[in-house]
Amino acid sequence: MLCYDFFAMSNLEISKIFRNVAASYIIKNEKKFRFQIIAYQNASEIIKNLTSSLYETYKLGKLSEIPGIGQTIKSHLEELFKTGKVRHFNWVFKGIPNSVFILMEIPSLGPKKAFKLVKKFKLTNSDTVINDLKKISHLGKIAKMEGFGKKSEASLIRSINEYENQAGKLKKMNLPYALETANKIIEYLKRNEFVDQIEVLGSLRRKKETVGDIDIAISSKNPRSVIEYFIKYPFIERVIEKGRVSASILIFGGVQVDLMIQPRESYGSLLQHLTGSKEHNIKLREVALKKGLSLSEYGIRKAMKHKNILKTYDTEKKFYNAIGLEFIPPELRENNGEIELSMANMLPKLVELKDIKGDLHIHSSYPIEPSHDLGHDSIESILKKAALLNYEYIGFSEHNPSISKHTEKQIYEILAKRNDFIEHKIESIKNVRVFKLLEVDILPNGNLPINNSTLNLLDGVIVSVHTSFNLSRDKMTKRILNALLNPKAKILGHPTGRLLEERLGYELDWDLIFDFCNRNKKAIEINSWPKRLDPPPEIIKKGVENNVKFIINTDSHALEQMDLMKYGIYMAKRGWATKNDILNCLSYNKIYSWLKGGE
DNA sequence: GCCGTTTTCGGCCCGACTGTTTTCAGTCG
Repeated sequence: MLCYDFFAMSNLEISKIFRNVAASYIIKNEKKFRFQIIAYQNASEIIKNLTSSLYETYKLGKLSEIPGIGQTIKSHLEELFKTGKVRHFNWVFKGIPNSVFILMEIPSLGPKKAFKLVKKFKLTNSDTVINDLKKISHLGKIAKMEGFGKKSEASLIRSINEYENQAGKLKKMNLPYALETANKIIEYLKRNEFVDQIEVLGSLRRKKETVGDIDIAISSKNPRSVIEYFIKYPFIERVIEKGRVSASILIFGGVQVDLMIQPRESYGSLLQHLTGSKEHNIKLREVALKKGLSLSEYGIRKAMKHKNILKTYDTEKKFYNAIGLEFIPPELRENNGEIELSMANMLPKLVELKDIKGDLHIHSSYPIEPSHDLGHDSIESILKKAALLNYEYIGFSEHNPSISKHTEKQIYEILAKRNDFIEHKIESIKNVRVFKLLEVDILPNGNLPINNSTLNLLDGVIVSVHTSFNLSRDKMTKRILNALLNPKAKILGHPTGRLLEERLGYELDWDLIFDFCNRNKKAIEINSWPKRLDPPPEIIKKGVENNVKFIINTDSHALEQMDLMKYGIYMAKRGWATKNDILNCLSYNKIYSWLKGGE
């Protein structure tokens, strides 16, 4: 069917269309369309970062609930979904070959340069445009163009090569990898005598699930020496740029590292500036402007008059206070309402790692003959580790025994035997209490593979989807609600099934899920596994607003993975959760009575 | 083209760096 193509249009594709609309306006008349450009760029970013499908949102009639999408863009989207095209965009794109947008993928090529090159050399074949440009650049023809030169030609050749080498592996880093990479660079920089204070900023400090590049801030009296030292980093591939107060390098593995330096007295404004997010900073500067203040990484000036008087701030707290705001935790800085709340001193007190009293999703090596993978370490060693982490309790939740290889009676016996084993081992580690749980598959029809008399051996179960991921939103929601209907099903494990940079999660009707969880005292897991970090913080935030309870688990399959709890905490913070929203901040007794069907 | 607890009209963040320029354009964050 013809209409299938645009129904299937992904958020990413639509985001690109909007980016191209903005680029076309830049090419046509940047001044005249200045604000349309901002609006479309903004919409493009927002759509790229949405956690649910734009098309689903359209079908539900909720497009106008998305910030950044107003009347005009909404009607363009409706036209796109109904007819597969937008007449207005056809006008915007007129005279601009598609190959321009392909060239823009190359770093250092923006809309204007890309358009100039396409026009000059008639590079209108989208499939070959990059190769065509590469050939031309080697002929020395670009250096002769107005506005270009020998240096820009050479840098273009390098950019094309880098782009071609990177193509296909343009994936972002997961948090642990990014943190480790950043720490190595920090260790190196700290050995320079002129480095005073130093910190990792950007999305890494905000604890985004994936990180594109590494931002580092330094306070120093001698930025020149620090930058010279920075570009001698042993694992450097090349210097991207190098200036008075900042520099960027590319290190092995294709990771970009940005460095900014300020004197100690301006360090607070530098931290604020480089932590972002971009959206947070823009909003913050708009708010400040209305109070007659102009913000930058240097400090605060009075807007308009007295442009030359700069007040500096050595800490972020002082900087925020100077605008009349309370300090905003980095995890909240996404322009999701944190600025408005901080003006009213109403920011939530976010959950901390030290608030966690136990971990309810651990796979031990106990021979449970599971449907999926077994854990690596023994129940006993896990209990010892839990004691080291000062946990009050722990939940063993191996995958359910496989139903294809066992009879119902055998499954019952395996679990009865595990109960005996656990109860015996508890004797040795008295200070850590144990919950006897299980991670049970949710079958495609929403049933559980384990019968109720066997489930009754357990304190409770985590139910998770491990197969048939591509059901419709409706069917998947029903499937999960059906599983949660079982009185023993207490926790919904890794609720969207997403794998970062690999697989999008399935769509769910969260309003229904939240409502059901509230009425039936079910909890939603925040899975700390760095590849999952599931659900996305945006969903956690919605849940928190709806008073839904969450449990932060590690889903550990080995001892050292029990330390991954901090990543779940990061996500909870990004989702605005306080310790009251997180069930495993409760004592053993409270969790016990919740599992037994109490409060 | 979006948006609103001083606004439904009149605003819209701020600066670094490179390369081509001799005062600025383009790109990036």
